[in-house]
Amino acid sequence: MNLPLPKPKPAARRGTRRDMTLDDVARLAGVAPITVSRALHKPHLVSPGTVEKVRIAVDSLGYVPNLLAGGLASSKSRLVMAVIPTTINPTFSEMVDALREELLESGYQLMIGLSGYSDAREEDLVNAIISRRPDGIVLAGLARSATLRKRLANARIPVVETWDMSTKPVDMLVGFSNRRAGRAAAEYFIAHGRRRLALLVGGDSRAAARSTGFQAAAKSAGVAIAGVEVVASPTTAGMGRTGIRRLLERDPLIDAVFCSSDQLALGVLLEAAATSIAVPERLAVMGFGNLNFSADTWPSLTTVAVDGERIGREAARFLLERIEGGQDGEAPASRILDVGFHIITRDSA
Amino acid sequence: MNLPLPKPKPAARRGTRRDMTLDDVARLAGVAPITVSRALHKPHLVSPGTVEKVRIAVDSLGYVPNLLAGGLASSKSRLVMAVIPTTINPTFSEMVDALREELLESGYQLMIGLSGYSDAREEDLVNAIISRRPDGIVLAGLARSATLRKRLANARIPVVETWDMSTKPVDMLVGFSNRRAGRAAAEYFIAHGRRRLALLVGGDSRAAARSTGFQAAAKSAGVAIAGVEVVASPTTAGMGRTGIRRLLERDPLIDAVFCSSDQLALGVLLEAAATSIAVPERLAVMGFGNLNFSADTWPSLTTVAVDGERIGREAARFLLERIEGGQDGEAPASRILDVGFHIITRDSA
DNA sequence: TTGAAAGCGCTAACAA
DNA sequence: TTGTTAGCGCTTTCAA
Repeated sequence: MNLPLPKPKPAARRGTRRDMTLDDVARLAGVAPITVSRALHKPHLVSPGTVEKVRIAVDSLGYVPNLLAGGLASSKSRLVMAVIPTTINPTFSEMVDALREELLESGYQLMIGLSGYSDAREEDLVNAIISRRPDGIVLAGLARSATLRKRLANARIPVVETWDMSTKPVDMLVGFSNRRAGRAAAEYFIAHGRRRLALLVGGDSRAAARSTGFQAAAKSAGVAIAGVEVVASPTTAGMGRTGIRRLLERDPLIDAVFCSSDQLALGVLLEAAATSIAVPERLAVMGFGNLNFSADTWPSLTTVAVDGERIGREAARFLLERIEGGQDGEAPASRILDVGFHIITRDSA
Repeated sequence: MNLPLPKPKPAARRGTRRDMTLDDVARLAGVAPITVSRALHKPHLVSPGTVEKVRIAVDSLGYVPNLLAGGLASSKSRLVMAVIPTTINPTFSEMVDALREELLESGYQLMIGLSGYSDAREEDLVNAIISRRPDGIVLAGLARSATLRKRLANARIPVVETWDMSTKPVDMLVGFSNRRAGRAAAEYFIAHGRRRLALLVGGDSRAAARSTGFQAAAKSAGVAIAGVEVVASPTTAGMGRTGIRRLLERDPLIDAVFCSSDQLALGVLLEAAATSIAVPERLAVMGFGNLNFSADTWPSLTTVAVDGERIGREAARFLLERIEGGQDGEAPASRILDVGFHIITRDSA
């Protein structure tokens, strides 16, 4: 009788060896595949002896589970994807690290996609991400284009937008108001007697919101803006140096400058040091972000601080609640959390 | 007759709607599922009319492919994973950006996992990565632990290690010799007449290699090392400030310091500015990495530059060659590329 | 506590 | 150019 045998193994050409599967482990352990699955993921449902047998088989075969198959079968990936513009900008680092930490504790893996400050790229990236069916998505910033918002909503994957404020997030939101942060910066300068204010801002939308808020506050206080310089994102110290130079060329009497990032502010401080402009006496400088060098510049940098770590933690919590609680059919509440910001007063302003 | 009907749709409770599948698209377009698959991925094999019908069906249903299923069926994920310690360290940014760029052109997605400078974490992360069966893996640095190396080798996924040199990479390697870079730094100082050298280095293995090379070169030139200060990774400007302070306390006559990162070097420059130490007259400062602020510090920073972009591009190429050429059984050659480094002379040394 | 059967959504291989 | 069939490796559901 000619039973349909499993294909004879082809001569084990290097690189052609098949991956070990759950079935291989099951065969070696003398149990059914499903039992191996249980022993691996729900050991409390399996007798200790069987768990041990499975463990030994797994080790001896060097079995590595295939999460594509697992994810497909269970429609759970234990994966959360974060989208940030680029790693050259450390702005989101603390958020991302906290996110990873918090998710890991609950058994979720974090992976990162880079959108590169391009809306088109971001859309393609999010598409690719949705295609891999993560259990959650965290966006650095807001989803701005309508198509992106729609795609995210349709995917019915929990989404947390961050680092900004909006009354209509796609799903959930943990952030702060960039506009109010800008306003606070202007008010701070004005309260400290500055009257010729300048702006040095990056080209992204969050920086633009800070700029808008700053200008609005100045206007409503009757203080004119002496200059606005917009540079590309991601910002660098070099842009800060040339930016402040341009601003001072146009109006040498500027007495305060708000930078949309600490990198820009660092550049301003360096330019001031190089050209002997007294900071803060002649020029007050405020940055944004409180990066890891900002307390150590010379003079130390006054800046707007945001608790990125908290944003990451809370984003993880929002996500986990939604994921784990998601089985019942209740319409999930749209969640918004404003973590605020505060100005750290140091020597530069 | 009671044909087994597809389950009646449950009342469409919010959040319970099923994702659209290839079958839905096929039904709407009036073709077989495989034809939809072809229209989407290999349109040249399908008549233009059919492609168009499929496109319309896809759009009208808002179909998003499930890459878990696709990957499982084809054992191709079109995904490359990069592993870096943390995004707070911009060292690898250019490499990662170039990698992404280059892979995208060939239709591969790049995603990033964070290992957080912990060997245990890195192992867990790589495990999780292997479980998702990417087509390639890029490591920032070398795989150091034996278990990690073995796991990577067993997975038979193309791997590129980077940013360091070794004669025995797990698979492929694009990098440079950190030890030689350290040596070059010492030789540069000595050639410029410096005789009391100090080291300010981060706690990771690559920084350690640079430190070793530096000390070896000094020794063989008969120049003593006046001090070594080791700080934690990732390094900050603040660590640079306190580090140089400690070094100078121990030996006030140090005339040159090599920092294992530009962040540390920035801190040294800031401390020098704050305490009126003349750079480079009294103290020469050299960094490592040529970060985006290094040309704009005051004074501008002499540093060891590595072409991270090239590392990224070449790593992508290695990977793509291995992936696309991987079908035939030839034993693939282990590839090693040394992209070198060079010292950029600026004002600080 | 364990197992058998039936898919998850897609594509490779073969057939028409 | 299009379709049929048979899985990919795992987990769900139901049964024992």
